[in-house]
Amino acid sequence: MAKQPLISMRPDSKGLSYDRPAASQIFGFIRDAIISMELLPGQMISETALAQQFGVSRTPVREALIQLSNIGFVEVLPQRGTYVSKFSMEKILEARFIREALEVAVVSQIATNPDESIRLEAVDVCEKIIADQKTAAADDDVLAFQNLDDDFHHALASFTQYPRVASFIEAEKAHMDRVRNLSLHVSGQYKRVLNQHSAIIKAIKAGSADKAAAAMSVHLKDVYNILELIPQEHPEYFI
Amino acid sequence: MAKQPLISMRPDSKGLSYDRPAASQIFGFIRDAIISMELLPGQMISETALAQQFGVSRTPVREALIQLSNIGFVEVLPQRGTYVSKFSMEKILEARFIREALEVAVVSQIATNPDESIRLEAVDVCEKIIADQKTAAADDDVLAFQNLDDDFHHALASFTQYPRVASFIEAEKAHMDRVRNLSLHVSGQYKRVLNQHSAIIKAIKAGSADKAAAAMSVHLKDVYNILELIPQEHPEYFI
DNA sequence: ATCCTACCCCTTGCATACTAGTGGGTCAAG
DNA sequence: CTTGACCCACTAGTATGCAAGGGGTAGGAT
Repeated sequence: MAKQPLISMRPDSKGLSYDRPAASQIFGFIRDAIISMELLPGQMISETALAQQFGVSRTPVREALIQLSNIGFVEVLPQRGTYVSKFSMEKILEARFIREALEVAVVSQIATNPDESIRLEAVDVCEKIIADQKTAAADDDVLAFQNLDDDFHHALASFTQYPRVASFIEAEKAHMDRVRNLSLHVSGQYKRVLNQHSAIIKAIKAGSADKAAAAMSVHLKDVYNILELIPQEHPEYFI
Repeated sequence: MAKQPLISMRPDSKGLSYDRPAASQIFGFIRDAIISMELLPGQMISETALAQQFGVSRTPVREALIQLSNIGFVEVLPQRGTYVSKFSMEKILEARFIREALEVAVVSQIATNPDESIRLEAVDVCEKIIADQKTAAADDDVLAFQNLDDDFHHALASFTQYPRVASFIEAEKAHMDRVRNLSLHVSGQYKRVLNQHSAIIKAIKAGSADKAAAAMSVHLKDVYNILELIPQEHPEYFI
């Protein structure tokens, strides 16, 4: 029997481009497929099958899978197979802890940055994003709202001038997005998220690291609280 | 001319063991060699040379190098070579930022842990470590003192019950250790470090997250301040 | 003497082949 | 029917060979 393809290629991306390492492109494809739940937790993904599908050899696929296992998206069991990681409440809380630690430090640093122009620019950029989010909320456009949420947190991190901080935050956020993509009861949260984002920016504008940190902490705890129900809804994806 | 071996094998480790993947062992060897400055910043390390030295093919070496590039220890330039990463003040400050964010969150969490027994156990373990550090300081044993410093920070992180937090902190610490191993004017810092460690534990014992966080912040800033001079002492290892 | 060009060597990226170990399915014996 | 052993298909781990591109060097032209 002909096996189903593991990852559905979008028509605009007919395979891999030639000007970039194949391994890195494959890494991105698989990562996105895992975040979007196209590849389900617990599902086996064999190097051979992926290699055939991408039209490459096992080598670049294997290198991509190694990197995915580093960020906790897959688990490689020697001589047995490679599997998409399942969820667990512990790992979710761990990701929240790391993300909160980093994002709290980010807003604290921005709020107390001696170079006032950076603080003002950060406020400016983020207020624009919040305005766009209001529009998206009014249109009930969940996808746009979430993309702008990404932009908001990424913009803040980028103003620390520490690129790895931004990428760490995004990595932890990706774990959450994966869980969140299980159920889309995200709408109805618009107003709370908007108020929390505004509170963060207000504190930064006032130059108060403590208030900004507290506001970020409240925001993240609230966002993750929504995930509490999901293990019961989808026990098959949890350990 | 016969080339010098890139990594000196310790006599007790006559090569690789057979019961573990070669790639992971090689990763450890190279990482340790980089931290201990056996492999110098800017030095080229070719896949072929390492493969010959370990008595394996390029494949596991290559996989190890990919992982090392993920944690920022080497830089792979396609068709040009793989090089041990040089230092830069920005990267050092970035590592400090990440580490401080995480460790501040760690002590805050422990200090406010509703399960008081965990807090008390953490205090207990860390006080023992501090006592050992006093002995090491009295003996002027730099190496023992630094190992106990590792233990101290690792012990704290482990009491969060989030294993990835501990490994992240260790990874960022490794970047600092690499710089610190350039010059050993660490002795003479004993008393300050001991006082700072004690202050952290005291705050945790008192259940004050704010004070514990502040004490950790002070400690880390102080430790990294020692590194300020090193770029002038060894400009060849900096970008 | 200087600049330009062609070539060659060395690098990493990728493809292919082989090894070893795991799990399941089948078949035979009790 | 149950249970055990064996075999086979499939897995990841490793070895090896080939492709493609960058950089230094030598040699010729100016």
